[in-house]
Amino acid sequence: MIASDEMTKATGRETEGRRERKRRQTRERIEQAAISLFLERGFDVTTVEDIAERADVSKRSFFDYFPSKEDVVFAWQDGFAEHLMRAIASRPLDEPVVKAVQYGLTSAIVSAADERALRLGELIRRTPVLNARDQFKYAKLEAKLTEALKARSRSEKESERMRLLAAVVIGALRVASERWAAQPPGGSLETFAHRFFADFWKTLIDFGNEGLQIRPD
Amino acid sequence: MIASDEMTKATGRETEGRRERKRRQTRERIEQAAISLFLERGFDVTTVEDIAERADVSKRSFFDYFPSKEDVVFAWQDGFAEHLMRAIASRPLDEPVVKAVQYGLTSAIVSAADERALRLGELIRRTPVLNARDQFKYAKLEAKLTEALKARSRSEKESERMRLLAAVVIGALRVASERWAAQPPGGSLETFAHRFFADFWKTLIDFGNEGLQIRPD
DNA sequence: TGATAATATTGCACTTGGTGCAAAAATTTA
DNA sequence: TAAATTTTTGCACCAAGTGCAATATTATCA
Repeated sequence: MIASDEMTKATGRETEGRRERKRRQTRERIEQAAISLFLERGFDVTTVEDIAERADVSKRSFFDYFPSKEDVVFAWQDGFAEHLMRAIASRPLDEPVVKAVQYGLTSAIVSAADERALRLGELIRRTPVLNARDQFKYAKLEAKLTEALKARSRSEKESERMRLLAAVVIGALRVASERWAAQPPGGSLETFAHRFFADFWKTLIDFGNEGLQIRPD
Repeated sequence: MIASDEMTKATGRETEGRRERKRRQTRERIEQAAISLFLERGFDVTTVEDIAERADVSKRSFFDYFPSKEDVVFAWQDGFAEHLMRAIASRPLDEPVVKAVQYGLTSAIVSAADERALRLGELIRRTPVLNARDQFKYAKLEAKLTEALKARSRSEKESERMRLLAAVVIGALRVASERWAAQPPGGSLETFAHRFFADFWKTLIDFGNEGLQIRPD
C-alpha cells in the first residue's frame, strides 16, 4: 500500500518501515529492469518473464506491482495530470482562464521533462501499441483539464467553453511536444513554451477569422 | 483477397464469383455475430470463440478475416479518413483552408453517421479498451488531415500552421461528437455541424485574444 | 522473547488472444 | 475429370494476465 508518498525519500525515511522500503525497492528494480530491456530489445519482444528474471522476482510478482506490461512505461507519467491540476488550482480565480492554463501547462511540462522522459518518448513513438496508449493518456489528461477548468467557471455557457479550451490546448500540447522533440536539444524549455504559446494564440485568431468568413455554399 | 470492391453489391454481381461472394458473406456474418454479441453481453466478456461459434466458423478463421477482436468494431470506420481526404482534395485550391476543412469534415461526418454508428459509439464509450483504441483513431485521423492540409500549402511556415489547424480541428471534432451524442436525437446533423463550427471559430478568437494579453509574471 | 497477526511472494493451473503450419475441403481453370 | 488455387480448419504453441492457496517475511503485542 501507500504509493502516495514516494517523494518522501529524504524526509520520511524514519516512518518508512522495512516493508515499505523493500516494496519500493522492488518496484524500482522491476521498473528499471523493464525499461532497460525495452530500450535494449524493444517493447514487443520483451516478455514479462524476461523482466521478472532480470529484476529477480517471479512473473506473478510482476503483476503485483504493475497491472500490465504497458503500465511500467506510463506509471511515471501519472504525476503530470496531478501537477497540472494543482498548478491550475493555485492560480488566482480572477485570472483569465487562458493564462491560468498556459502557466499550469508550462509548469507541468517543465517539471516532467527529464532525461528519462526523452528516452521513453522515443520508445513510445516507435512502438505502435505504446503509441495508442499514449493517445489515451492525452484523452484522460484532456478530461482532467476540462474538469479543472469547469471548476473555475461560473456559468453553464462558460463550462461548455472550457471543454473546448481543454480540447484545443491539449491539441497544442501534442504539437508542442512534437516540435520540441524535433528541435536541437539544449535550449530552454520555458522559453520554447512561451514562444510556442504566443504563436499559438495568434494562430488561433487567424483560424477563427478565416472560419467566420464562411457562408453556406 | 479483394476487399476493395465491397460496394459492388448491385453493379458487379456478374463479376463476383462464388468465391468472392462467399467470402464477403462470411465476413458479414462474422461482423454481425460479433457486434450483436458485443451489444448483448459486452465486449470484454465476449470471446472470439463465442463469435466464431455464432458465425459458424472456426476460431482460426475469425483471425483470417479480422486481425483482432477490436478490429471488428473499428473496421467500418476506415472509410472516414478516406472520405475526409477526398472531400478536402475536391475543394478548390484557392479556397481558404479553414473553409475546406470545415466542409470536408462536415461531409465525412454526415456520410458516416448512421444507426450502427450510434450504437457502436455507445459501446466504444463504455468499454475502456475500445475507448483507448478510439483515441488512437483520432490521432491517426489527425495525422492524415495534417498530410492533406500540408499538400495544399506552399510554404514551410504554412505547413507548420497546418499541423496546428489539424490538431485544433480534430479536437473540435471530439467535442462535437460528444455534444451530438448528448443531444436529443432527430435533429439535422448538417445544421448542428454548421452551428457548432460557427460557435467554434468565434470561441477560438476569444481564446486567442485572451492568450495574447499574457505577459510574463 | 515468542506467539500471532498481517502482508508479501511464489507456484500452479487456467483462460484468452493471437500466430504458424500443414492437412483437408471447396472452388476455379484447363 | 484432373490439376491448380484458394479457403477453411485443426492443432500445437506462445505470451499476457488472473485466481487461489501455500509459503515466507515482517510487524505487533502480550
